Amino acid sequence: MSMARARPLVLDPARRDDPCAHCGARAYSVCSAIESKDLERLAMLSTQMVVEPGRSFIQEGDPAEHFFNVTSGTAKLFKLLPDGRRQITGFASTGHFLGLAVSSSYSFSAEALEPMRICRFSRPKLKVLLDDFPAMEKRLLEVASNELVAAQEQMLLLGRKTARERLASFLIGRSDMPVHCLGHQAGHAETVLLPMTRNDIADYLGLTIETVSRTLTKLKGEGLIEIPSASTVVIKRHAALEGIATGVTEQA
Amino acid sequence: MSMARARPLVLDPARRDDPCAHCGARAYSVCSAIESKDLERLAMLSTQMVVEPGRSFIQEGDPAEHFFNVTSGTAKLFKLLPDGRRQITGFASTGHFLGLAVSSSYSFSAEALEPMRICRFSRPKLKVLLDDFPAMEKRLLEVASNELVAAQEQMLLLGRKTARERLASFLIGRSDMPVHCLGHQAGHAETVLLPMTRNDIADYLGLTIETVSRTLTKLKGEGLIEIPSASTVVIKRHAALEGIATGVTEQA
DNA sequence: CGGCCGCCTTGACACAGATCAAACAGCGGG
DNA sequence: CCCGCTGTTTGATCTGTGTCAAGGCGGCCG
Repeated sequence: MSMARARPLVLDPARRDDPCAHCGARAYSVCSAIESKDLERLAMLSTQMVVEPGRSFIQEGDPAEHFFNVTSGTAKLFKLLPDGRRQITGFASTGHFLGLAVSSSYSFSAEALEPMRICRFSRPKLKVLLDDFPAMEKRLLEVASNELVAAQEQMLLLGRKTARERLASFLIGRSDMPVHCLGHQAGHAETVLLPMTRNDIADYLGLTIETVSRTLTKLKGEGLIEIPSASTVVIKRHAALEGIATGVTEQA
Repeated sequence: MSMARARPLVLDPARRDDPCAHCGARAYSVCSAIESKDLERLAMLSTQMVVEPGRSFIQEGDPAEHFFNVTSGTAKLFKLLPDGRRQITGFASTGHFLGLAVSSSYSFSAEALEPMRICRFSRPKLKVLLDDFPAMEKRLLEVASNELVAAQEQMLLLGRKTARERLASFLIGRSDMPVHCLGHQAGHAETVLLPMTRNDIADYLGLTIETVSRTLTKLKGEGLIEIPSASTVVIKRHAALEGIATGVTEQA
Protein backbone atom coordinates (compact mmCIF):
# COMPACT_ATOMS: atom_id res chain seq x y z
CA MET A 1 0.00 0.00 0.00
CA SER A 2 2.96 2.33 0.38
CA MET A 3 5.26 1.61 -2.54
CA ALA A 4 4.43 2.41 -6.11
CA ARG A 5 4.96 6.12 -5.84
CA ALA A 6 7.27 6.45 -8.81
CA ARG A 7 5.70 7.76 -12.00
CA PRO A 8 5.20 5.30 -14.81
CA LEU A 9 7.60 5.34 -17.70
CA VAL A 10 6.58 7.41 -20.69
CA LEU A 11 7.55 5.79 -23.98
CA ASP A 12 9.02 7.76 -26.86
CA PRO A 13 7.77 11.21 -25.99
CA ALA A 14 9.36 12.41 -29.21
CA ARG A 15 8.73 9.51 -31.55
CA ARG A 16 5.19 9.61 -32.87
CA ASP A 17 5.10 7.22 -35.78
CA ASP A 18 1.38 6.69 -35.83
CA PRO A 19 0.98 4.40 -32.83
CA CYS A 20 -2.83 4.28 -33.06
CA ALA A 21 -2.75 2.84 -36.55
CA HIS A 22 -0.73 -0.12 -35.30
CA CYS A 23 -2.46 -0.47 -31.93
CA GLY A 24 -3.46 -4.06 -31.28
CA ALA A 25 -6.13 -2.98 -28.84
CA ARG A 26 -7.89 -0.58 -31.16
CA ALA A 27 -10.56 -3.03 -32.26
CA TYR A 28 -11.59 -3.59 -28.64
CA SER A 29 -11.44 -0.04 -27.41
CA VAL A 30 -13.36 3.18 -27.79
CA CYS A 31 -10.85 4.14 -30.48
CA SER A 32 -12.61 1.77 -32.86
CA ALA A 33 -15.07 4.62 -33.32
CA ILE A 34 -12.40 6.65 -35.08
CA GLU A 35 -11.90 6.06 -38.77
CA SER A 36 -8.48 5.19 -40.12
CA LYS A 37 -7.99 8.53 -41.80
CA ASP A 38 -8.42 10.32 -38.49
CA LEU A 39 -6.14 8.09 -36.50
CA GLU A 40 -3.19 10.37 -36.90
CA ARG A 41 -5.02 13.13 -35.10
CA LEU A 42 -5.92 10.73 -32.29
CA ALA A 43 -2.29 9.68 -32.04
CA MET A 44 -1.23 13.30 -31.67
CA LEU A 45 -3.20 13.52 -28.46
CA SER A 46 -2.06 10.29 -26.93
CA THR A 47 1.04 9.25 -25.05
CA GLN A 48 2.06 5.60 -24.86
CA MET A 49 3.24 4.40 -21.49
CA VAL A 50 4.47 1.21 -19.87
CA VAL A 51 3.53 0.35 -16.30
CA GLU A 52 5.28 -2.35 -14.29
CA PRO A 53 3.38 -4.71 -12.01
CA GLY A 54 2.67 -3.12 -8.65
CA ARG A 55 2.90 0.40 -10.00
CA SER A 56 -0.01 2.81 -9.61
CA PHE A 57 -0.95 5.06 -12.48
CA ILE A 58 -4.11 6.56 -11.01
CA GLN A 59 -4.40 7.69 -7.39
CA GLU A 60 -7.77 8.31 -5.78
CA GLY A 61 -8.08 12.00 -4.95
CA ASP A 62 -5.43 13.23 -7.37
CA PRO A 63 -6.51 15.83 -9.92
CA ALA A 64 -8.01 13.97 -12.86
CA GLU A 65 -5.88 15.28 -15.68
CA HIS A 66 -5.90 12.28 -17.97
CA PHE A 67 -7.96 9.57 -19.50
CA PHE A 68 -6.41 6.17 -20.06
CA ASN A 69 -6.89 3.33 -22.43
CA VAL A 70 -5.43 -0.06 -21.60
CA THR A 71 -3.49 -1.48 -24.53
CA SER A 72 -2.27 -4.66 -22.87
CA GLY A 73 -2.01 -6.15 -19.41
CA THR A 74 -4.38 -5.85 -16.47
CA ALA A 75 -4.89 -3.37 -13.65
CA LYS A 76 -6.92 -3.47 -10.47
CA LEU A 77 -9.15 -0.50 -9.69
CA PHE A 78 -9.88 0.17 -6.04
CA LYS A 79 -11.04 2.49 -3.32
CA LEU A 80 -9.63 2.68 0.20
CA LEU A 81 -11.03 3.54 3.61
CA PRO A 82 -8.76 5.57 5.93
CA ASP A 83 -7.89 2.47 8.00
CA GLY A 84 -6.74 0.56 4.95
CA ARG A 85 -9.83 -1.50 4.16
CA ARG A 86 -9.90 -1.86 0.41
CA GLN A 87 -12.59 -2.54 -2.14
CA ILE A 88 -11.51 -3.50 -5.62
CA THR A 89 -14.24 -2.20 -7.91
CA GLY A 90 -13.01 -3.93 -11.01
CA PHE A 91 -10.16 -5.16 -13.15
CA ALA A 92 -9.23 -3.33 -16.33
CA SER A 93 -7.61 -5.16 -19.21
CA THR A 94 -7.00 -4.69 -22.92
CA GLY A 95 -9.41 -2.21 -24.44
CA HIS A 96 -10.66 -0.87 -21.13
CA PHE A 97 -11.19 2.87 -20.90
CA LEU A 98 -10.48 4.61 -17.58
CA GLY A 99 -11.13 7.97 -16.01
CA LEU A 100 -14.61 8.85 -17.13
CA ALA A 101 -15.38 10.74 -13.92
CA VAL A 102 -16.89 14.17 -14.40
CA SER A 103 -15.37 15.41 -11.18
CA SER A 104 -12.02 17.09 -11.10
CA SER A 105 -10.31 14.33 -9.16
CA TYR A 106 -10.10 10.58 -9.57
CA SER A 107 -12.56 8.61 -7.48
CA PHE A 108 -10.44 5.46 -7.43
CA SER A 109 -6.87 4.24 -7.76
CA ALA A 110 -5.45 1.96 -10.43
CA GLU A 111 -2.46 -0.34 -10.09
CA ALA A 112 -0.94 -2.73 -12.62
CA LEU A 113 -1.19 -6.46 -11.90
CA GLU A 114 0.84 -7.48 -14.91
CA PRO A 115 3.17 -5.49 -17.14
CA MET A 116 0.90 -3.03 -18.90
CA ARG A 117 0.88 -0.74 -21.84
CA ILE A 118 -1.50 2.15 -21.58
CA CYS A 119 -2.38 5.04 -23.75
CA ARG A 120 -2.88 8.38 -22.04
CA PHE A 121 -4.95 11.36 -23.21
CA SER A 122 -5.17 14.75 -21.61
CA ARG A 123 -8.73 15.43 -20.55
CA PRO A 124 -9.18 18.88 -22.09
CA LYS A 125 -7.72 17.70 -25.40
CA LEU A 126 -9.90 14.62 -25.54
CA LYS A 127 -12.93 16.73 -24.72
CA VAL A 128 -12.26 18.79 -27.81
CA LEU A 129 -11.72 15.67 -29.86
CA LEU A 130 -15.09 14.32 -28.76
CA ASP A 131 -16.82 17.36 -30.21
CA ASP A 132 -15.43 16.42 -33.61
CA PHE A 133 -16.09 12.73 -33.32
CA PRO A 134 -19.57 12.13 -31.96
CA ALA A 135 -19.17 8.46 -32.83
CA MET A 136 -16.53 8.21 -30.14
CA GLU A 137 -18.81 9.91 -27.66
CA LYS A 138 -21.50 7.37 -28.52
CA ARG A 139 -19.02 4.61 -27.96
CA LEU A 140 -18.08 6.04 -24.58
CA LEU A 141 -21.71 6.15 -23.57
CA GLU A 142 -22.07 2.51 -24.54
CA VAL A 143 -19.01 1.60 -22.52
CA ALA A 144 -20.24 3.55 -19.51
CA SER A 145 -23.67 1.93 -19.76
CA ASN A 146 -22.18 -1.52 -19.82
CA GLU A 147 -20.02 -0.76 -16.82
CA LEU A 148 -23.04 0.49 -14.98
CA VAL A 149 -24.81 -2.79 -15.58
CA ALA A 150 -21.74 -4.68 -14.39
CA ALA A 151 -21.54 -2.46 -11.32
CA GLN A 152 -25.14 -3.24 -10.42
CA GLU A 153 -24.47 -6.94 -10.79
CA GLN A 154 -21.51 -6.54 -8.46
CA MET A 155 -23.70 -4.73 -5.92
CA LEU A 156 -26.03 -7.73 -5.94
CA LEU A 157 -23.02 -9.95 -5.35
CA LEU A 158 -21.61 -7.83 -2.52
CA GLY A 159 -24.92 -7.15 -0.83
CA ARG A 160 -26.69 -10.46 -1.12
CA LYS A 161 -24.57 -13.41 -2.21
CA THR A 162 -22.80 -15.93 0.03
CA ALA A 163 -19.04 -16.49 -0.14
CA ARG A 164 -19.63 -19.63 -2.20
CA GLU A 165 -21.86 -17.77 -4.66
CA ARG A 166 -19.37 -14.92 -4.91
CA LEU A 167 -16.50 -17.22 -5.84
CA ALA A 168 -18.65 -19.09 -8.33
CA SER A 169 -19.76 -15.79 -9.91
CA PHE A 170 -16.18 -14.60 -10.05
CA LEU A 171 -14.92 -17.73 -11.80
CA ILE A 172 -17.83 -17.83 -14.25
CA GLY A 173 -17.32 -14.16 -15.00
CA ARG A 174 -13.65 -14.74 -15.71
CA SER A 175 -14.35 -17.72 -17.95
CA ASP A 176 -16.84 -15.64 -19.94
CA MET A 177 -14.35 -12.88 -20.65
CA PRO A 178 -13.43 -12.15 -24.26
CA VAL A 179 -10.13 -13.67 -25.31
CA HIS A 180 -8.34 -10.36 -25.90
CA CYS A 181 -8.77 -9.46 -22.23
CA LEU A 182 -6.95 -12.53 -21.02
CA GLY A 183 -3.65 -11.76 -22.67
CA HIS A 184 -1.43 -14.15 -24.62
CA GLN A 185 -2.33 -17.38 -22.85
CA ALA A 186 -5.54 -18.20 -24.67
CA GLY A 187 -6.23 -21.85 -23.86
CA HIS A 188 -9.49 -23.62 -23.20
CA ALA A 189 -12.43 -21.45 -22.15
CA GLU A 190 -12.79 -23.50 -18.99
CA THR A 191 -9.25 -22.72 -17.92
CA VAL A 192 -9.35 -19.52 -15.96
CA LEU A 193 -6.14 -17.62 -15.32
CA LEU A 194 -5.99 -15.38 -12.29
CA PRO A 195 -3.40 -12.64 -12.61
CA MET A 196 -4.42 -11.28 -9.21
CA THR A 197 -3.54 -12.59 -5.74
CA ARG A 198 -6.00 -14.17 -3.30
CA ASN A 199 -5.94 -10.88 -1.47
CA ASP A 200 -7.09 -9.05 -4.58
CA ILE A 201 -9.86 -11.58 -5.14
CA ALA A 202 -10.93 -11.13 -1.51
CA ASP A 203 -10.99 -7.36 -1.84
CA TYR A 204 -12.97 -7.66 -5.06
CA LEU A 205 -15.57 -9.99 -3.55
CA GLY A 206 -15.84 -8.32 -0.16
CA LEU A 207 -14.35 -11.31 1.67
CA THR A 208 -11.10 -12.17 3.46
CA ILE A 209 -8.21 -14.04 1.93
CA GLU A 210 -8.89 -17.00 4.21
CA THR A 211 -12.50 -17.32 3.13
CA VAL A 212 -11.47 -17.16 -0.53
CA SER A 213 -8.91 -19.88 -0.01
CA ARG A 214 -11.22 -22.14 1.98
CA THR A 215 -14.10 -21.70 -0.45
CA LEU A 216 -11.94 -22.54 -3.46
CA THR A 217 -10.65 -25.60 -1.66
CA LYS A 218 -14.22 -26.66 -0.95
CA LEU A 219 -15.30 -26.21 -4.58
CA LYS A 220 -12.30 -28.30 -5.58
CA GLY A 221 -13.28 -30.98 -3.06
CA GLU A 222 -16.72 -31.15 -4.64
CA GLY A 223 -15.23 -31.69 -8.07
CA LEU A 224 -16.57 -28.43 -9.50
CA ILE A 225 -13.14 -27.03 -10.21
CA GLU A 226 -9.48 -28.01 -10.27
CA ILE A 227 -6.61 -25.82 -9.13
CA PRO A 228 -3.47 -26.94 -10.95
CA SER A 229 -1.61 -23.87 -9.69
CA ALA A 230 -2.58 -21.04 -7.41
CA SER A 231 -3.16 -18.77 -10.39
CA THR A 232 -5.01 -21.30 -12.55
CA VAL A 233 -8.48 -22.71 -12.05
CA VAL A 234 -10.09 -25.22 -14.38
CA ILE A 235 -13.87 -25.29 -14.35
CA LYS A 236 -14.95 -28.92 -14.45
CA ARG A 237 -18.70 -28.55 -14.10
CA HIS A 238 -19.55 -25.24 -15.69
CA ALA A 239 -23.33 -25.54 -15.45
CA ALA A 240 -23.20 -26.51 -11.78
CA LEU A 241 -20.91 -23.60 -10.98
CA GLU A 242 -23.18 -21.26 -12.91
CA GLY A 243 -26.12 -22.53 -10.90
CA ILE A 244 -24.33 -21.61 -7.71
CA ALA A 245 -23.27 -18.24 -9.11
CA THR A 246 -26.82 -17.23 -9.98
CA GLY A 247 -28.21 -18.45 -6.68
CA VAL A 248 -30.24 -21.29 -8.17
CA THR A 249 -28.44 -24.03 -6.27
CA GLU A 250 -28.90 -24.55 -2.55
CA GLN A 251 -25.75 -24.66 -0.43
CA ALA A 252 -23.89 -27.99 -0.46
CA MET B 1 -42.96 -9.10 -4.56
CA SER B 2 -45.92 -10.50 -6.51
CA MET B 3 -48.36 -7.65 -6.89
CA ALA B 4 -47.80 -4.63 -9.12
CA ARG B 5 -48.42 -6.43 -12.36
CA ALA B 6 -50.83 -3.87 -13.79
CA ARG B 7 -49.42 -1.47 -16.36
CA PRO B 8 -48.92 2.12 -15.27
CA LEU B 9 -51.44 4.68 -16.36
CA VAL B 10 -50.60 6.63 -19.50
CA LEU B 11 -51.64 10.26 -19.26
CA ASP B 12 -53.36 12.09 -22.10
CA PRO B 13 -52.15 9.95 -24.98
CA ALA B 14 -53.90 12.41 -27.30
CA ARG B 15 -53.27 15.73 -25.60
CA ARG B 16 -49.77 16.97 -26.40
CA ASP B 17 -49.71 20.59 -25.42
CA ASP B 18 -45.99 20.93 -25.09
CA PRO B 19 -45.41 19.10 -21.81
CA CYS B 20 -41.63 19.47 -21.95
CA ALA B 21 -41.80 23.25 -22.01
CA HIS B 22 -43.70 23.22 -18.72
CA CYS B 23 -41.82 20.33 -17.13
CA GLY B 24 -40.70 21.21 -13.63
CA ALA B 25 -37.95 18.60 -13.76
CA ARG B 26 -36.36 19.82 -16.97
CA ALA B 27 -33.67 21.89 -15.28
CA TYR B 28 -32.48 18.82 -13.36
CA SER B 29 -32.68 16.25 -16.12
CA VAL B 30 -30.88 15.38 -19.30
CA CYS B 31 -33.52 17.39 -21.13
CA SER B 32 -31.79 20.57 -19.98
CA ALA B 33 -29.43 19.92 -22.87
CA ILE B 34 -32.22 20.66 -25.32
CA GLU B 35 -32.86 24.26 -26.23
CA SER B 36 -36.31 25.76 -25.82
CA LYS B 37 -36.93 25.96 -29.53
CA ASP B 38 -36.45 22.22 -29.89
CA LEU B 39 -38.58 21.21 -26.96
CA GLU B 40 -41.61 20.59 -29.09
CA ARG B 41 -39.77 17.90 -30.97
CA LEU B 42 -38.69 16.30 -27.72
CA ALA B 43 -42.26 16.37 -26.49
CA MET B 44 -43.41 14.57 -29.64
CA LEU B 45 -41.31 11.60 -28.63
CA SER B 46 -42.32 11.43 -25.02
CA THR B 47 -45.30 10.05 -23.19
CA GLN B 48 -46.22 11.30 -19.74
CA MET B 49 -47.23 8.66 -17.25
CA VAL B 50 -48.32 8.42 -13.64
CA VAL B 51 -47.20 5.52 -11.47
CA GLU B 52 -48.81 4.73 -8.12
CA PRO B 53 -46.75 3.63 -5.13
CA GLY B 54 -45.97 -0.07 -5.24
CA ARG B 55 -46.34 -0.27 -9.00
CA SER B 56 -43.48 -1.50 -11.18
CA PHE B 57 -42.71 0.26 -14.41
CA ILE B 58 -39.52 -1.60 -15.33
CA GLN B 59 -39.12 -5.36 -14.94
CA GLU B 60 -35.72 -6.99 -15.01
CA GLY B 61 -35.45 -9.20 -18.07
CA ASP B 62 -38.25 -7.55 -20.05
CA PRO B 63 -37.33 -6.23 -23.49
CA ALA B 64 -35.88 -2.75 -23.03
CA GLU B 65 -38.18 -0.76 -25.26
CA HIS B 66 -38.16 2.54 -23.43
CA PHE B 67 -36.09 5.08 -21.63
CA PHE B 68 -37.57 6.91 -18.69
CA ASN B 69 -37.12 10.23 -17.05
CA VAL B 70 -38.46 10.79 -13.55
CA THR B 71 -40.47 14.00 -13.36
CA SER B 72 -41.55 13.72 -9.73
CA GLY B 73 -41.64 11.13 -6.95
CA THR B 74 -39.15 8.37 -6.17
CA ALA B 75 -38.60 4.82 -7.34
CA LYS B 76 -36.44 2.00 -6.05
CA LEU B 77 -34.25 0.16 -8.56
CA PHE B 78 -33.41 -3.43 -7.73
CA LYS B 79 -32.19 -6.82 -8.82
CA LEU B 80 -33.47 -10.15 -7.52
CA LEU B 81 -31.97 -13.58 -7.02
CA PRO B 82 -34.18 -16.58 -7.84
CA ASP B 83 -34.88 -17.27 -4.15
CA GLY B 84 -36.12 -13.74 -3.55
CA ARG B 85 -33.02 -12.12 -2.12
CA ARG B 86 -33.08 -8.53 -3.29
CA GLN B 87 -30.46 -5.84 -3.80
CA ILE B 88 -31.66 -2.29 -4.27
CA THR B 89 -29.05 -0.66 -6.47
CA GLY B 90 -30.38 2.86 -6.08
CA PHE B 91 -33.27 5.22 -5.70
CA ALA B 92 -34.36 7.38 -8.62
CA SER B 93 -36.05 10.70 -8.02
CA THR B 94 -36.83 13.89 -9.90
CA GLY B 95 -34.53 14.36 -12.87
CA HIS B 96 -33.19 10.83 -12.83
CA PHE B 97 -32.75 9.12 -16.18
CA LEU B 98 -33.37 5.38 -16.43
CA GLY B 99 -32.76 2.60 -18.88
CA LEU B 100 -29.35 3.36 -20.28
CA ALA B 101 -28.50 -0.30 -20.78
CA VAL B 102 -27.10 -1.18 -24.18
CA SER B 103 -28.51 -4.67 -23.99
CA SER B 104 -31.92 -5.50 -25.34
CA SER B 105 -33.47 -6.24 -21.97
CA TYR B 106 -33.59 -4.37 -18.68
CA SER B 107 -31.01 -5.43 -16.15
CA PHE B 108 -33.04 -4.27 -13.15
CA SER B 109 -36.58 -3.57 -12.03
CA ALA B 110 -38.04 -0.24 -10.93
CA GLU B 111 -40.97 0.27 -8.58
CA ALA B 112 -42.52 3.52 -7.35
CA LEU B 113 -42.15 4.35 -3.67
CA GLU B 114 -44.25 7.47 -3.84
CA PRO B 115 -46.73 8.65 -6.47
CA MET B 116 -44.60 9.34 -9.52
CA ARG B 117 -44.75 11.12 -12.78
CA ILE B 118 -42.45 9.78 -15.40
CA CYS B 119 -41.73 10.64 -18.96
CA ARG B 120 -41.26 7.74 -21.34
CA PHE B 121 -39.30 7.68 -24.62
CA SER B 122 -39.10 4.86 -27.12
CA ARG B 123 -35.51 3.73 -27.45
CA PRO B 124 -35.23 3.78 -31.24
CA LYS B 125 -36.78 7.25 -31.40
CA LEU B 126 -34.53 8.65 -28.73
CA LYS B 127 -31.52 7.14 -30.47
CA VAL B 128 -32.38 9.15 -33.56
CA LEU B 129 -32.91 12.26 -31.48
CA LEU B 130 -29.47 11.87 -29.95
CA ASP B 131 -27.88 12.04 -33.39
CA ASP B 132 -29.38 15.48 -33.82
CA PHE B 133 -28.62 16.71 -30.33
CA PRO B 134 -25.07 15.78 -29.39
CA ALA B 135 -25.41 18.04 -26.35
CA MET B 136 -27.92 15.60 -24.96
CA GLU B 137 -25.60 12.71 -25.61
CA LYS B 138 -22.88 14.59 -23.73
CA ARG B 139 -25.27 15.11 -20.88
CA LEU B 140 -26.11 11.41 -20.82
CA LEU B 141 -22.44 10.55 -20.68
CA GLU B 142 -22.04 12.90 -17.74
CA VAL B 143 -24.98 11.32 -15.98
CA ALA B 144 -23.68 7.82 -16.61
CA SER B 145 -20.21 8.77 -15.37
CA ASN B 146 -21.63 10.18 -12.17
CA GLU B 147 -23.68 7.08 -11.59
CA LEU B 148 -20.62 4.96 -12.13
CA VAL B 149 -18.79 6.88 -9.43
CA ALA B 150 -21.76 6.45 -7.10
CA ALA B 151 -21.90 2.75 -7.89
CA GLN B 152 -18.23 2.34 -6.96
CA GLU B 153 -18.83 4.15 -3.71
CA GLN B 154 -21.71 1.78 -3.00
CA MET B 155 -19.47 -1.21 -3.75
CA LEU B 156 -17.07 0.07 -1.09
CA LEU B 157 -20.00 0.33 1.30
CA LEU B 158 -21.35 -3.13 0.54
CA GLY B 159 -17.99 -4.86 0.48
CA ARG B 160 -16.15 -3.23 3.32
CA LYS B 161 -18.24 -1.09 5.66
CA THR B 162 -19.85 -2.17 8.94
CA ALA B 163 -23.60 -1.88 9.53
CA ARG B 164 -23.01 1.27 11.55
CA GLU B 165 -20.93 2.82 8.78
CA ARG B 166 -23.50 1.85 6.16
CA LEU B 167 -26.34 3.54 8.01
CA ALA B 168 -24.24 6.64 8.64
CA SER B 169 -23.28 6.79 4.95
CA PHE B 170 -26.89 6.34 3.93
CA LEU B 171 -28.13 9.16 6.15
CA ILE B 172 -25.33 11.52 5.16
CA GLY B 173 -25.96 10.72 1.51
CA ARG B 174 -29.63 11.50 1.90
CA SER B 175 -28.93 14.76 3.71
CA ASP B 176 -26.59 15.83 0.92
CA MET B 177 -29.17 15.31 -1.79
CA PRO B 178 -30.24 18.31 -3.86
CA VAL B 179 -33.56 19.77 -2.77
CA HIS B 180 -35.43 18.93 -5.95
CA CYS B 181 -34.89 15.22 -5.33
CA LEU B 182 -36.57 15.29 -1.96
CA GLY B 183 -39.96 16.41 -3.20
CA HIS B 184 -42.19 19.13 -1.73
CA GLN B 185 -41.15 18.79 1.91
CA ALA B 186 -38.01 20.87 1.80
CA GLY B 187 -37.18 21.61 5.44
CA HIS B 188 -33.87 21.81 7.20
CA ALA B 189 -30.95 20.09 5.51
CA GLU B 190 -30.40 18.00 8.63
CA THR B 191 -33.92 16.64 8.49
CA VAL B 192 -33.81 13.54 6.32
CA LEU B 193 -37.05 12.12 4.96
CA LEU B 194 -37.14 8.44 4.14
CA PRO B 195 -39.81 7.57 1.59
CA MET B 196 -38.69 3.94 1.67
CA THR B 197 -39.40 1.26 4.30
CA ARG B 198 -36.81 -0.28 6.62
CA ASN B 199 -36.88 -3.29 4.36
CA ASP B 200 -35.90 -1.15 1.40
CA ILE B 201 -33.10 0.46 3.39
CA ALA B 202 -31.89 -3.00 4.39
CA ASP B 203 -31.95 -4.22 0.80
CA TYR B 204 -30.07 -1.12 -0.30
CA LEU B 205 -27.38 -1.48 2.35
CA GLY B 206 -27.00 -5.25 2.17
CA LEU B 207 -28.36 -5.76 5.70
CA THR B 208 -31.51 -7.13 7.33
CA ILE B 209 -34.40 -5.04 8.52
CA GLU B 210 -33.61 -5.90 12.15
CA THR B 211 -30.03 -4.70 11.86
CA VAL B 212 -31.17 -1.46 10.26
CA SER B 213 -33.66 -0.85 13.05
CA ARG B 214 -31.22 -1.73 15.83
CA THR B 215 -28.44 0.37 14.37
CA LEU B 216 -30.67 3.41 13.99
CA THR B 217 -31.83 2.97 17.59
CA LYS B 218 -28.22 2.82 18.70
CA LEU B 219 -27.28 5.99 16.79
CA LYS B 220 -30.25 7.68 18.41
CA GLY B 221 -29.14 6.47 21.84
CA GLU B 222 -25.74 8.06 21.24
CA GLY B 223 -27.34 11.39 20.40
CA LEU B 224 -26.14 11.42 16.80
CA ILE B 225 -29.63 11.42 15.35
CA GLU B 226 -33.26 11.77 16.38
CA ILE B 227 -36.13 9.77 14.92
CA PRO B 228 -39.31 11.81 15.34
CA SER B 229 -41.19 9.37 13.13
CA ALA B 230 -40.20 6.16 11.40
CA SER B 231 -39.80 8.01 8.12
CA THR B 232 -37.97 11.04 9.49
CA VAL B 233 -34.46 11.24 10.84
CA VAL B 234 -32.88 14.41 12.15
CA ILE B 235 -29.10 14.51 12.08
CA LYS B 236 -27.94 16.09 15.34
CA ARG B 237 -24.19 15.72 14.99
CA HIS B 238 -23.47 15.86 11.30
CA ALA B 239 -19.68 15.86 11.53
CA ALA B 240 -19.64 12.89 13.88
CA LEU B 241 -21.99 10.94 11.63
CA GLU B 242 -19.85 11.82 8.64
CA GLY B 243 -16.79 10.56 10.48
CA ILE B 244 -18.49 7.22 11.00
CA ALA B 245 -19.67 7.13 7.39
CA THR B 246 -16.20 7.62 5.99
CA GLY B 247 -14.63 5.12 8.37
CA VAL B 248 -12.60 7.66 10.31
CA THR B 249 -14.26 6.98 13.64
CA GLU B 250 -13.66 3.81 15.62
CA GLN B 251 -16.73 1.82 16.65
CA ALA B 252 -18.48 3.11 19.78
C1' DC C 1 21.63 -25.97 -4.54
C1' DG C 2 19.92 -24.04 -0.36
C1' DG C 3 17.75 -20.57 2.15
C1' DC C 4 14.64 -16.79 2.25
C1' DC C 5 10.46 -14.45 1.41
C1' DG C 6 5.92 -13.77 -0.22
C1' DC C 7 1.83 -16.02 -0.89
C1' DC C 8 -1.31 -19.58 0.08
C1' DT C 9 -3.61 -23.09 2.95
C1' DT C 10 -5.47 -24.94 7.11
C1' DG C 11 -7.08 -24.92 11.91
C1' DA C 12 -9.23 -23.05 16.26
C1' DC C 13 -11.95 -19.66 17.95
C1' DA C 14 -14.66 -15.10 18.09
C1' DC C 15 -18.10 -12.03 16.78
C1' DA C 16 -21.10 -9.02 13.74
C1' DG C 17 -24.99 -9.57 11.87
C1' DA C 18 -28.63 -13.10 10.52
C1' DT C 19 -32.53 -15.64 12.01
C1' DC C 20 -36.47 -16.69 14.74
C1' DA C 21 -39.95 -14.90 17.67
C1' DA C 22 -42.93 -11.71 19.82
C1' DA C 23 -44.71 -7.37 21.14
C1' DC C 24 -45.61 -2.61 19.69
C1' DA C 25 -47.14 1.68 17.04
C1' DG C 26 -49.34 4.30 13.59
C1' DC C 27 -53.09 4.64 10.56
C1' DG C 28 -57.12 3.97 7.63
C1' DG C 29 -61.75 2.07 7.68
C1' DG C 30 -66.00 0.59 9.65
C1' DC D 1 -63.47 4.97 18.92
C1' DC D 2 -61.83 0.58 18.26
C1' DC D 3 -60.14 -2.99 15.09
C1' DG D 4 -56.89 -4.95 12.22
C1' DC D 5 -53.26 -4.43 9.13
C1' DT D 6 -48.63 -3.29 7.96
C1' DG D 7 -44.38 -1.88 9.27
C1' DT D 8 -41.15 -1.28 13.18
C1' DT D 9 -38.79 -2.31 17.37
C1' DT D 10 -36.78 -5.34 20.67
C1' DG D 11 -35.06 -9.76 22.54
C1' DA D 12 -32.77 -14.46 22.39
C1' DT D 13 -30.10 -17.38 19.89
C1' DC D 14 -27.46 -19.12 15.89
C1' DT D 15 -24.03 -19.11 12.24
C1' DG D 16 -21.16 -17.64 8.24
C1' DT D 17 -17.40 -15.35 7.87
C1' DG D 18 -13.71 -12.80 10.17
C1' DT D 19 -9.60 -12.99 13.14
C1' DC D 20 -5.55 -14.94 14.95
C1' DA D 21 -2.04 -18.27 14.45
C1' DA D 22 0.79 -21.77 12.46
C1' DG D 23 2.65 -24.34 8.70
C1' DG D 24 3.46 -25.31 3.68
C1' DC D 25 4.81 -24.36 -1.03
C1' DG D 26 7.24 -22.39 -4.78
C1' DG D 27 10.07 -19.05 -7.01
C1' DC D 28 14.15 -16.27 -6.89
C1' DC D 29 18.66 -14.88 -5.59
C1' DG D 30 23.13 -15.62 -3.92
